[in-house]
Amino acid sequence: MRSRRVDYTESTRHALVESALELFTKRGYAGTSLDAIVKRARVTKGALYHHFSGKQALFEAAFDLVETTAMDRLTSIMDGDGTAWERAMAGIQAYVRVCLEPSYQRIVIHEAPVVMGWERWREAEEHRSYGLVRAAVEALVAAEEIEPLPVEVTARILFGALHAGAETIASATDPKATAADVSRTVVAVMNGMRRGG
Amino acid sequence: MRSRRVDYTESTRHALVESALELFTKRGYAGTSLDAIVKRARVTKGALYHHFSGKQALFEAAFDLVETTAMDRLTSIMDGDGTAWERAMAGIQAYVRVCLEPSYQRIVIHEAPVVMGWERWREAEEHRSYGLVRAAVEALVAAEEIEPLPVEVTARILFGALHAGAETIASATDPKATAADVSRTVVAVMNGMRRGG
DNA sequence: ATGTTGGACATACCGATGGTATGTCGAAGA
DNA sequence: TCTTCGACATACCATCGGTATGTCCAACAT
Repeated sequence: MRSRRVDYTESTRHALVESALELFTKRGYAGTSLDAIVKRARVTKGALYHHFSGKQALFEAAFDLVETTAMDRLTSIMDGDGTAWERAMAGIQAYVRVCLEPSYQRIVIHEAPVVMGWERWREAEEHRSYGLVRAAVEALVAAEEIEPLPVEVTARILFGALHAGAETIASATDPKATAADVSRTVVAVMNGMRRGG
Repeated sequence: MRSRRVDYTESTRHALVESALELFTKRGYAGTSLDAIVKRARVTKGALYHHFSGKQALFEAAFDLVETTAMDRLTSIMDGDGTAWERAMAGIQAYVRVCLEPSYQRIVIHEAPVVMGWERWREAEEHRSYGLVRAAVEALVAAEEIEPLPVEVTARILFGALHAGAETIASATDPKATAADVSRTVVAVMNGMRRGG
């Protein structure tokens, strides 16, 4: 009952998500029509509505793809060895790089809260990128590397700070130099929270 | 050549912006139709397109209104007396309160970067709320209250951190307690940047 | 072998919405 | 009094998200 020769179903679905991902990144959610998406994916709206319940669902699929890709990269970096502090620093560096990618920036940071609604975005992020940041903060507190600040709030604030830093880098005339500044500043902030500093 | 008895023109324009402001705050930009806006303002689309070039322009008018209102409140608070540090702290408290207002949060923080585009939003903010944060950071550096970090980047990061903090408060089950946590954490961050700390 | 079912699409169509083109009315100037 | 013009109102159009329907074909059942 499943599949003919090959699994056309999966490739069609993948083509749609890929197409949506690219167009949403370039033109944004509102600026991208379903016709444009299906045209790029070389299918029709019938296929789209067969696989997804609508434009939002397709957006969330693209969102999931970007997040999953980012997650994989981040976990592999943060699971390395070293102290909690060292891994947190490595994680920050890595996360800022993730934030610099156009797809992540536009889809995950900017559009998702608007398209999905902030609450839903927050829930999704709870187990994704934000989850990693939070875990890092928890590890730092547990290791008594930083002052015992409220974890949830500290993680949220750090999360927001990293986004802002990445955006600043992305739109800077001298990204290299700005990236160095962001790095310095974030480290300074973290150092400020450090114990006995 | 201008106005009949009274200035109907101005009241019509104001009604449209007010209506747009309220509806954009409640339903968001995409979720608000022009028909709904003009209906609430008791005018027609003809009036809307006479005063504004389109939906985006109307949004920006609403954006300006929210920003101007917020600016006035903030400047009056931050222009008080005290040291640069004291005024910065007062400004932070005040700005977090501003961020908690639904209109500011939804229109200025969430939707504007998407609707206007991030670059345009940044430019607009340059002389508005962000300008105040930046000025505060500059004052702190000038007064040698904090470490000589790059002003632009530090201000951006602080700006992002404040937004994240405000959002956390707004969606918290216990806003009062969370607000206190945010306050503590932001102050901790600022203290971390402080000289000789 | 043949009829039947159901998944994987394609095509045609509909309603809502942003935007435009045109019409109207009344006040101010010539 | 005639014309002009600003401040709208009305009618209309094109695009777009979503739906309803049709088609094709493989996997069963008989």
